[in-house]
Amino acid sequence: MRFDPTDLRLFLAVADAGSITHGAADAGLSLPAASERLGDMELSGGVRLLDRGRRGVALTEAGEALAHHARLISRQMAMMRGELGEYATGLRSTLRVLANTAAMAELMPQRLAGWMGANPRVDLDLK
Amino acid sequence: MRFDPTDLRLFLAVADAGSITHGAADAGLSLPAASERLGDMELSGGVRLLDRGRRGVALTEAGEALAHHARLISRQMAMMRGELGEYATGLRSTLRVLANTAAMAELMPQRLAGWMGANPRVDLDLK
DNA sequence: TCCTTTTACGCCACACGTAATCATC
DNA sequence: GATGATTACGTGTGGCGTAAAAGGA
Repeated sequence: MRFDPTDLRLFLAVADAGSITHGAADAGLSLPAASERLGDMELSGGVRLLDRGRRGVALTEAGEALAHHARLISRQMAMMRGELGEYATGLRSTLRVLANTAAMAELMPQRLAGWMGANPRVDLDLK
Repeated sequence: MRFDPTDLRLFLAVADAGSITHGAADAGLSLPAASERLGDMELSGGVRLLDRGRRGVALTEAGEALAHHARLISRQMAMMRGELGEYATGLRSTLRVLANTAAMAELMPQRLAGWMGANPRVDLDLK
């Protein structure tokens, strides 16, 4: 049960998107990489997290529980990053992105995922 | 700023032990591996986390902040594992270890670290 | 027959440990 | 000199993407 931040981020993306295909894209992973990660999560936890169906996936009860905790942990990690950022000495840069709610939810993730992967030294602060 | 669970676990071990040498052992890592991880954490965060001194290390202000959040996140992750464990289908096993407080703090970490690394399918529940 | 997921496969990078070096008291 | 941290370096593997196969309504 590793559940590193990438696992949690991917799982939430898949939960939100309703399919591994779109969730993988939102998380900046290829579809097979995402499928493998999710499979490993289920295997290592000994529990099914997703019900695979024709039009994507749905969360099992355990999946819902995981999503709940994953959201809490993500929030906590964001707070950690934020507080740590206040001590930063300028090596790091933060880029604030402004967008309305619809654009944020529908367009930003897939647009930014790849870019963020290519620019790890820059934190994105979506407001 | 990756800060995966291993990073957090290591940092807390180092914070508790007061030296990278002993913290690395408690976290089940070699000293150089731990040193590199900590250095990368400081580099990627753009902030010093540890003051290196003659007899080990001390946390900077930023380090204290990180330790605080790391403890919260670790707790949250433990709760997540616990709840997920209730859904598990028997593939995984949990081993409960009983020890008094002093032994828990002083002896258990270094004894168990290696063993846990070699037995990833077993969760240790230290009570 | 599509749309989604899984499996196969080769590759590269990263994280590790051993060993050597540096620093500080 | 002893203790603790860092640097150097070679190695193995874990996670990735491309491509091909399988499954379901």
